[in-house]
Amino acid sequence: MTLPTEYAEAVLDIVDRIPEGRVMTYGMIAEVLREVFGRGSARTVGTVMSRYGGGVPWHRVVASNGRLPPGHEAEARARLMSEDVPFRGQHVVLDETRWWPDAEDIMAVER
DNA sequence: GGGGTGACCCAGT
DNA sequence: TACTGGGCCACCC
Repeated sequence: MTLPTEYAEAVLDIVDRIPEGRVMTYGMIAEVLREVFGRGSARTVGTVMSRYGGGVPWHRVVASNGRLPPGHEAEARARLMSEDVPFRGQHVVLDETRWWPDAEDIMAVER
């Protein structure tokens, strides 16, 4: 599948590397992108996910407070719970599931 | 090339 | 806990 921009492709590349049972926030992804591209913001990552997130494990990307993507709460929650991601009410317990790509992953994204 | 649109974030109230 | 306002910036007309 061909993506419209290199930037969007990098976003999806990172999301695709999130392991089962772990999550990243939009803000964390934006930080990685700033390392790789020197640009990016949480807001933009959300926009990209909204448009092109269909082909990656989008449910492993949540807001900084653990909230799930608007309009997809039910499905995201079901998928995450099947991966044993802990919940506190309707939001993910980030302290126990936060994932950060290692150097190899980041270099692979840069490629 | 200018302006509107968000699956965000954070600090303040 | 819930709601604002300001900042943010790639994408799409």
